[in-house]
Amino acid sequence: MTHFHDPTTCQSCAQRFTSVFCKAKQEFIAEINEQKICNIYKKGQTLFNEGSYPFGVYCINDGKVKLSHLGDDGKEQIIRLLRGGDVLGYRALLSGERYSASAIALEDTQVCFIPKELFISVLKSDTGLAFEMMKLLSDELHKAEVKLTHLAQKPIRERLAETLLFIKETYGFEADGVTLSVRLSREEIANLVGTATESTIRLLSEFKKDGMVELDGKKIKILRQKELIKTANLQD
Amino acid sequence: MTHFHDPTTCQSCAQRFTSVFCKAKQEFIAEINEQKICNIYKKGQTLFNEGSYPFGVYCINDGKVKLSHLGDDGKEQIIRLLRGGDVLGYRALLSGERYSASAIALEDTQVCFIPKELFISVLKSDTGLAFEMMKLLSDELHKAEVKLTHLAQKPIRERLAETLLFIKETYGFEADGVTLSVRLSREEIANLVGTATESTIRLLSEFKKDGMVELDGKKIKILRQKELIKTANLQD
DNA sequence: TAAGATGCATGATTTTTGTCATGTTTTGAA
DNA sequence: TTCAAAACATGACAAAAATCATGCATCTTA
Repeated sequence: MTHFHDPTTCQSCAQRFTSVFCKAKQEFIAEINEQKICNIYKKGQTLFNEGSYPFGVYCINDGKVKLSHLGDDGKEQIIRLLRGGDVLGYRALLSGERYSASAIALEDTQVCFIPKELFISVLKSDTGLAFEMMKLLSDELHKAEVKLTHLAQKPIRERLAETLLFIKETYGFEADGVTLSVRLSREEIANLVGTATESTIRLLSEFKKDGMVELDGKKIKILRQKELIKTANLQD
Repeated sequence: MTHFHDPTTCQSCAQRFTSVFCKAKQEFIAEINEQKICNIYKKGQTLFNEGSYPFGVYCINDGKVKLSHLGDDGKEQIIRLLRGGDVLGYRALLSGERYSASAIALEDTQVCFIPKELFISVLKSDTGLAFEMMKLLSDELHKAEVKLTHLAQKPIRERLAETLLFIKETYGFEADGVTLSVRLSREEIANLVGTATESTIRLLSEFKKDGMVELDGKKIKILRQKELIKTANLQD
C-alpha cells in the first residue's frame, strides 16, 4: 500500500539531519552507508522480539514503530513510540543483554539495519557520536523516570490525557490539523496509559462528551488541546 | 556519629574495584584523584537539588543515598537507591539539563565530587570509560522500564513485596542476616512503591501477620524470603 | 522532663479502577 | 459478499486503593 522510494544512501536519507547518526563524521557515515541493510516492515510485523539477541541497531527511515515489554502476566506495556529518524535496539546492544522489549511496526515502515560490529567500531572511533549516544540514553532515562512518577502518582484520567498529548507530540496531526496521524486500538492506548482497555474506552467517551476530542473508530481528533493539558494536570 | 577514614586516594579507595571508574585508565584515575573533592553528608543532607545545574558527578565512597523526583503535586517519588561505589549526577550532566531529581543522604555518607570538565575530558579520551557509561545508562534505562511496567500492571501488595526485596538487594542485611540494613520511614517505603503511606503500613502489618517480616519501628526483618518472592510474583 | 511534632497504626468510608457480562459495530479473510 | 473474529461500547458489580479521622507511640527540643 504505502509507497517508499528506492533504497537511499545515508547521505541523502530524509533523516540524515535528525537521527543521532547525523553527528557522526562523514567517513563513518560513508561506511555505514555501505554496510547498512534497508528493509520494509508491513504493519504489525516484528523488527525484533523480546528475549532474542541483538545483532545490530535499527534506524527508522520512515514509518511508526512501537516498543513494548511483556509484563509478568503477559500483558503488553508500551514503553516507547518511534518515528522516522529514531534509532532502536541500542539499549540491549550496549548493555550486552537480550532485547528486553519487542519492536512492532504500527504501519508500513522503512528501516535501515546497522550491524553490531560496525556500530560498536564507529562508536569507538567517533567520540562525538559516543557523546550523542550518552545524551540519547540520558534523555530516555529522564523520560522513563518522569513517566514512572506519573504512573505512580496520577489518576488514570490525567494519564490518558497526557498520553493523547504524547501521541500528538510524537506523531503529530494529519493535514486537517486536528486528527492524530496514527491509528492505535483502544487496547494499545490502554497499554500506553497503563490501565484496562474498558477504562480507556470509558474515559475517551467522557473526553468526547466534554468536547475535548472527537472519535471516529481509530481516528481521534483533538478539539480542545488546552483543556486536555489542564486535564493532564502537567507541571510544565 | 559514624566515623570515616581520612580522605583516601582513588587508588586505595574501597570502591576502586566496583565503581564505573574502575574501568578508567590509570593515568586518568590519577588525574581524578588529584582533582576530586571528598565530603561527608550527614543523614538528611542534600547532595544536589532537583532544578539546579550540575557542576560535576558524585561518587559514593561509603553510605546510602536516595534519589527522588517531585511529582506534579509535590509528592516525592523515590527513583533510585544508591550505595558505596555508585555514581550519581551523570544523567543531567550528559543530557545538558538541570537535575531532574534530588539526592539526599539516608545516613552519614562519604562522597567524592568530580568536576564536570574533568569528567567530560576523561570521557572524551578514554573510550573504555565511555562504553562503561553507556552500559551504565543502558542498565538504568532497563531497570526504569521494568519498574514502569510493574507500576502499571501490578497491585500494590506485589509491588511492596518487590520493593522490600529490592531494598535487601541494594543494601543487604545486618550482621544477623535478617534485618534490612537501612532505616526508611513508612512514608519513604510508600514513595518507593508508589502508593499511600497508610496502604504501606497496612500491608506491612499483613506481611507481619503472615510471618514474612518482623517489624520493630524502622527495623524490618525479612523472615521468609521465599514467600516474599512469591508474593512479589516475579518472573525471574 | 514536658510538650509539641512527627511517625505509626487502625477503622470507617468513599473513590477509583478492574472485572465480568453482554450487545453492537467494524474489520478482514474466504 | 458473507461470515467469523476482533474491536468497541456500556452496564453492573467487585475489588483495590485512597482518604479521612482518630488514637497511640516515639522522637526532639525547649
